[in-house]
Amino acid sequence: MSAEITVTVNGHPRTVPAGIRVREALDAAAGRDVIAARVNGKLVDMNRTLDADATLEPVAADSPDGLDIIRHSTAHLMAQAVQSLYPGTQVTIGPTIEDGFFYDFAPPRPFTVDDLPKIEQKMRELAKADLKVERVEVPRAEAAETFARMGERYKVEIIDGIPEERVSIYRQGDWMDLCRGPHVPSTRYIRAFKLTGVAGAYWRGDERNAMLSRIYGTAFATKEALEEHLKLIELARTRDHRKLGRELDLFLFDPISPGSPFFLPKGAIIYNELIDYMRRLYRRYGFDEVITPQVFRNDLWRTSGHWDNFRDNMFLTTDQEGDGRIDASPDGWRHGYAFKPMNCPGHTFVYRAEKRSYRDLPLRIADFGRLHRAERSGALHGLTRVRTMAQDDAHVFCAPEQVAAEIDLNLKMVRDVYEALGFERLESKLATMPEKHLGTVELWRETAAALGQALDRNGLPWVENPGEGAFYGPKIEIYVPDALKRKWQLATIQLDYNMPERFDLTYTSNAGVESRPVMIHRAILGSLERFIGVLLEHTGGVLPFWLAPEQARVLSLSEKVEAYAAEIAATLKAKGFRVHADLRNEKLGFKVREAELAKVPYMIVVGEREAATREVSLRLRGARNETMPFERLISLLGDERVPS
RNA sequence: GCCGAUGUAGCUCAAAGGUAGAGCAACUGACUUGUAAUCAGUAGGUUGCGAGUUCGAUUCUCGCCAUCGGCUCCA
Repeated sequence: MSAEITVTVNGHPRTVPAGIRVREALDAAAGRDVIAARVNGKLVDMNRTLDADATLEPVAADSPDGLDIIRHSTAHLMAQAVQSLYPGTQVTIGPTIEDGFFYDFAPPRPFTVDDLPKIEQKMRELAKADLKVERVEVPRAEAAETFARMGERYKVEIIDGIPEERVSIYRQGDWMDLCRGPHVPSTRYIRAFKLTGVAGAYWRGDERNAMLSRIYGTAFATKEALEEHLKLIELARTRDHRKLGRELDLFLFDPISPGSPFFLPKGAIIYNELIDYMRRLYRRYGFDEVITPQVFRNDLWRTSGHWDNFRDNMFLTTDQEGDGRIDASPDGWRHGYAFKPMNCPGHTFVYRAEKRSYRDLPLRIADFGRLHRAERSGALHGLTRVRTMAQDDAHVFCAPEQVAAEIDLNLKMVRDVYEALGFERLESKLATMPEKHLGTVELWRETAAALGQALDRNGLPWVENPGEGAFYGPKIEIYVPDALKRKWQLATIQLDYNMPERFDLTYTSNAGVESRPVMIHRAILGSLERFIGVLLEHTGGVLPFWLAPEQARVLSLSEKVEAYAAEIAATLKAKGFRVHADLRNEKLGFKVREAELAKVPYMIVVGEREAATREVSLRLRGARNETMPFERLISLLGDERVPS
């Protein structure tokens, strides 16, 4: 090793002694807000030493890398505070997540929100103490021994899973943690943080394991950035679809049927408009709609595989495990039925309505049937996780050689719909074979590969979602975030070679050979319920004209113009618009305010001036008003009747 | 299902071991109104449900149900 090395900082080479610390190597570039460095592309601590030529870039506290380091260090600080306040608490893992971090603990008793202020206070003390954060490397066995002596069983388990022979440990004051790093140079660099919540979480995410106690928090480079983030979250809460649903009279929930929305008249309009929209697309894309039963004999579910793979999520008509045939008991005829959780098995009977040939394929069968799923109580969440729903479901029965084209067709539909509805960023995943599955491993590998190629062909970037496929086949999943950035799966395209086999579906090929069709399961909106939930959060309840439950409201200024206002409302209603007249004995300001809060797109104000000239004063939601002839208003509204 | 929290009028929230109060909404009346709240009055609650402790529970304890934040699971 030579005594001198060359470091290149921000493109400027410099000769320095070997063994120099990163901080000194950065020299002038090491400003007050620099907390780490990228050395040859890898993030390292300021206190690491350099023994060979290297390229360095400073990492500022407010850069994405810097924030990640700060949050990770804040998680450590929190763990230190927790262990000093609650002796006997073991640490487990504490990663950074989007906008923050968490740390999972195994405490003598679970934490509650009341513990958080105390922990925050301790963290502030530790930060102020300016404890140096030091990195040491030790052999793996030694680390395991150290943590075992400390009674940290979880850390030992983590160390046992690390393949490297040496592991790094970070110390700050009298506290230490196994960690890859890097971290801030000292605790004083942690100045803007907040603990945001507590939650239970299973060790390693497996419900068979112990329940740990998780504390969530967030941290930023400055107090201002933290404040701004907290304010944004507050704002996002006002877009919660559950709140909007109540405020806008769209739907309600009642313990009488948990997880099952009652769509009120206004909510039902949105629901039905979305269905109408999909029906128009179906005509364009060649789908035929069917209507199928709600309840089926268990025989169906046994054949489809739902009985073995999905029964825990199904509502059964009785607790008898019968097959739907009459048994000896007085109510025997009712036994052995279940509500459908999916449409697919029923659709095989539509396929089998006729002897099929290659000329019938692809056969595209759509169904808005209501589904029921016995979701676990803790999983329910407004409209986005319900026990009864309708999907814009369809099953494509096609020949194997038609699969690629059919997937492309449906991906194109996905792009059409989400573009029309204003969703710009879609995230795609490819879900592969789950533990509970039908069919062979090779078949799963092939079909998953086909879906991956389809995503590539259609220019949709994707990541794998291992083990998350449906039990009958791999899935393309399209995710859209809600107001709080929680991601929900909406569209899905699933490839299925198993269901046709189980129901022995066939078609006659053009060579006259009995052949097996392939089934593609797909939904574009996903479920109407979840889609409406996410749509409300995206728009804050400000829906496009064609979806707005109330499209226009006529506001009369006084009793003198009641007749004219009523006439306008009646004319627009006759033309098919959803219009109401507000003829109440109230001031205009009051009526405008109510219409604004109800998020009515068009407010049509009429007073004596307008009545005299057969005009209207149009106020667009949240915008200025303009006076125009009534006739012009009619054509204006007509232009917005359907989505572009 | 699991961990933690919450549950008071239609909605948003107060109060309190001696059977509850406000604002908005609803209803009635006055005001006849020009682009985000006119005024006055009336009515509305077995304090989620069920037990227990207590002279007395809506308040304390336990169980159940639901909801909220997560975990698990999923469209």
